[in-house]
Amino acid sequence: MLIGELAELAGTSPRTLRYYEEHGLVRAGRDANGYRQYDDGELRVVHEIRTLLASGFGLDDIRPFVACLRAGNSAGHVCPDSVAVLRRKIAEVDDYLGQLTEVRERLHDQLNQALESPCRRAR
Amino acid sequence: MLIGELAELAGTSPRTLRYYEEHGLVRAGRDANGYRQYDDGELRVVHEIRTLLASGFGLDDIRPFVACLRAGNSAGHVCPDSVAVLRRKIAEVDDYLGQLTEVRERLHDQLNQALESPCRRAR
DNA sequence: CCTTGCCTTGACGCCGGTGTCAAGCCGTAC
DNA sequence: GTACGGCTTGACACCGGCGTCAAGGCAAGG
Repeated sequence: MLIGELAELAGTSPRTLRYYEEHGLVRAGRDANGYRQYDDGELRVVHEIRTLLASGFGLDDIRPFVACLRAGNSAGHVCPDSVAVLRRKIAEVDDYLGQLTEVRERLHDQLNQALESPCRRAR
Repeated sequence: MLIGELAELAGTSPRTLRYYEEHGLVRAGRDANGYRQYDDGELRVVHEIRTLLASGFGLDDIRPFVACLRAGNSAGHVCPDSVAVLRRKIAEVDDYLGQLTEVRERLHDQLNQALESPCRRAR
């Protein structure tokens, strides 16, 4: 499979696939051409990457998940390394959720206060 | 008040104050020196900016709040323009909270699933 | 032969708020 | 005189995941 095809199948771009490869996530062989040749399994890898990215993971965090998939597991998150990252990310997300909730309340308070208060016009 | 003093009082840096000025948020007069001379009121302005930045606002969003303060209001969020931004931001935050919550659940599910599943070692 | 369309590597742009370095002016203290 | 500390403007560096342009190779089809 060539890079354009894989990109199409994975719903992304060749540029992106090269980027992933450059960061050690996706693997490709080479044609006599010099063209990248992708194994069928890489499609799953790319999907895994995209899903995790969408969940707020960074490429570095994703590496263990890819390794896990390559090791023949049915999912990338079942290996110890993945689990460790998973736990860390969950903690981060929880933390962030907490902060965001506080912010939300502050903003709500300000809004309510504004709706009750008179104001001079700005400028 | 000179830039270093204001920076100190506001808990930030001269660089940052110049940046705010460059973006039309903070105002400064000039000495014969060419040195920036700050009015006392600017301290409140800078505080307002910092607070809003910490809540996830961008500098552009903050502008109406500053205008509101300058208009003599006791708080930056009581003017119509500020309220509009406030509503928009609240909506953004709510939306983001929703997404983050979904992500959190996905991650929890994956973690639980991982804890039940056997796995081959990665690599 | 020329076009078209795939591929290659390399490199800069973006976003946003700041750190940081450069080179130089100003005033005060020694 | 000179050293020092505060100020000035200008400009590059950072982070991360790409978009996008440049310049070129390779294969197929007219």
